[in-house]
Amino acid sequence: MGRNERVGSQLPVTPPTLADVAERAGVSRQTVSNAVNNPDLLRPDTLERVRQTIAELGYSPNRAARNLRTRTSSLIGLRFAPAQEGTANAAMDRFVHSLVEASEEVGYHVLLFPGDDEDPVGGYDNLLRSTAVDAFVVTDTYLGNPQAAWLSQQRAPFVAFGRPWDDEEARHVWVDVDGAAGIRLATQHLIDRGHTRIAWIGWRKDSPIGEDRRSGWLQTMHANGLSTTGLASRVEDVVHSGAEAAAVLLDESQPTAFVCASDTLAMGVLHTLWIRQLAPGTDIAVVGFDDSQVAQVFPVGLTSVRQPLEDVAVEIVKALRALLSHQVVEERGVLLEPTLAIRESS
Amino acid sequence: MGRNERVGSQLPVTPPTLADVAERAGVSRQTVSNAVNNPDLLRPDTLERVRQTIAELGYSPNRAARNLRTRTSSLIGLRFAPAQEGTANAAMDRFVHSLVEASEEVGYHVLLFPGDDEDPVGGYDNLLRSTAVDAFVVTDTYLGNPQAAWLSQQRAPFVAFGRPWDDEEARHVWVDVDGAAGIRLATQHLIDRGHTRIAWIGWRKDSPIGEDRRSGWLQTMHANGLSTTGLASRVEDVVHSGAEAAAVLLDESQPTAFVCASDTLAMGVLHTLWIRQLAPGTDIAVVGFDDSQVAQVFPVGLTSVRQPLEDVAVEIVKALRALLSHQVVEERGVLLEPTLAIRESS
DNA sequence: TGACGGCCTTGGATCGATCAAGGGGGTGCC
DNA sequence: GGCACCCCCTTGATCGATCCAAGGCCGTCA
Repeated sequence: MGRNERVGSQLPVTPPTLADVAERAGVSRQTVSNAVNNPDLLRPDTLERVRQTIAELGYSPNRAARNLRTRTSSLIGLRFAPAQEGTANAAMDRFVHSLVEASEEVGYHVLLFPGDDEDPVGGYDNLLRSTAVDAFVVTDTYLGNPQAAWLSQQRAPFVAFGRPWDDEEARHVWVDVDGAAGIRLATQHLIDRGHTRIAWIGWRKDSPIGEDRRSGWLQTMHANGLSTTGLASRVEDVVHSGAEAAAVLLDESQPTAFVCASDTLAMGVLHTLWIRQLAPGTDIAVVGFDDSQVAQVFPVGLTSVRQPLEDVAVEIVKALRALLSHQVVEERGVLLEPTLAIRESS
Repeated sequence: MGRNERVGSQLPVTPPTLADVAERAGVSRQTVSNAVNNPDLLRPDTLERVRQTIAELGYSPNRAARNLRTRTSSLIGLRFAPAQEGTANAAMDRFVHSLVEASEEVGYHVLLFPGDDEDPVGGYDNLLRSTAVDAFVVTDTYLGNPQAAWLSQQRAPFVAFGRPWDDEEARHVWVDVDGAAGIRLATQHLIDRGHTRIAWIGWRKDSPIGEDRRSGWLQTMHANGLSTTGLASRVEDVVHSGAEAAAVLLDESQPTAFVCASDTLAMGVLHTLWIRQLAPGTDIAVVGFDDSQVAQVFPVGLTSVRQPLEDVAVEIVKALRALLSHQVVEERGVLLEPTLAIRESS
């Protein structure tokens, strides 16, 4: 009993099923299924005929039915936290898009769910229990974040964007960007421009990411025989903290350049320069981190370390596929190199 | 035959099913199903017992099975396009988060899929055919975008963020922000501050959104008996175009304030002011549109029209629910009022 | 005693795709 | 000729929740 057929390009109210295709092509359901999933099993002429019918009817396998039978969903869960207001941290936007693209390539889609700081694993738990997603991508792996450990314990497949800084025991797969290398790039760039008194404005000591980035500055300075005493500051990641830190450093240590742990802090530095009538790039050089929109559209373009988020997404998806196909994972972590987007501020 | 039980807080390899819960609670499957979907049908004590068992086993209905039977997915499809590099348009990020939150409230999740300018309806088509999503949210409803019309023709449920500017025939549901009202706010704000020569820098004439915003400026100026001749400019939405337009306007018409169709253009204006040693806010006032991160972290905070994206998301979800429950939709369109985020630049 | 309503059970079918096993026809080999 | 075997395809069962229809039990009320 043929159900309905496509009229023009308008989709029928109930889409055709595998059985519809089978009947119309004069083959069995299984054959149609194979045509879709294991084309090699069919004789070429049969395959062609089935494909033709599939095209005619505009058939596409029902996701729910397939998911039920195969116990997979082709969905990747991602907790979506928006950029904080008042900061320049815009990495999420670009990363999510890269992830969506990379996932699509291999037949996955990205499912977003909200985060809740009260109950950080709540969203994960629900999706896992209802087998709504095949795996997760975890992005906020900062100190003390329980998600990675919890997911590991649940034996839930996931890949982290970010190293397990604080946890030696962590055995999960991760992809990260070498922030220290990025800052080394930035610092060396400034040294190449002739700067010798290069200041660091970073985050508080309890941020391993911040300390890592700071180490890049420290190493490069020392490797070039430059002094770092009195040239470092650790503050909150907000604009006015960056501005204050810059003011103090300028007064006390006369740096000619600033390397910052974030674009947000760099904006603070630029603020101070503005107030003091110092020209960014000519009087004082400034480098930020993340290559945010702010860095890009600022009147004096802000030189900034740019994370290869497209590559991060590709690596993450690659790792996810390996995990989900139960392959032996050869490497637990992948570390990618950032680049430096050079603009007028340096 | 009880399958497996939770050990500690670790999830079993195969999650419990409805039948498992039924057996353990000593009731029938139907009763468990009712406990989940129609609690009113159960006696309070039975309900309590079943709920207890559900909690003990950590049961959550298998999504795929439910989706298959009910022909729904509780998923909302959203084509995710990233912010363009080199612009300040960061609305997507905030909007997506709001949408995720609002959806969660009513039991929906957001599914992202990539866009393809070559084949703008491709992603929609696939998801629709495979019944992977219940509905779509369409965000880029600019002139000539075929998605809304195509989805309408397919009888696919969707709600648009953005009015159907060019299509009188469009009968779909939409939610939008009154850009003209936002610019009226901005213009009036400047007038209240004593400005009389207020310039407009907007987009090219073929952008209905741009023309709408422009009308807000025009109306407010005229309503206050102020001249607008020589005070308007229409350019591409990139920073340097804004800068050039500002330079020309300053030379030719001596405005004391600028209202811009975007934060990107406003950044251009600020660039020109910087070059000319004019202080934003004191010498010349500037107002942008979108309250992007750029506006927020710029050393001289940029006054900007802020879209109520949280409310937009809530309205969209409300409309979606109405659509999906086949209720009669009382209003085809909802127009929300933006606010003005006032900062130092004005 | 019988009718009735509230609450739950029972058995089955169903959604649409995939899995596992099996069948028919042709070829090759003894 | 007969048997094994492979290729290509078919058949029936299955995934887990929901829907449906029918019926049972128990207490209440006429």
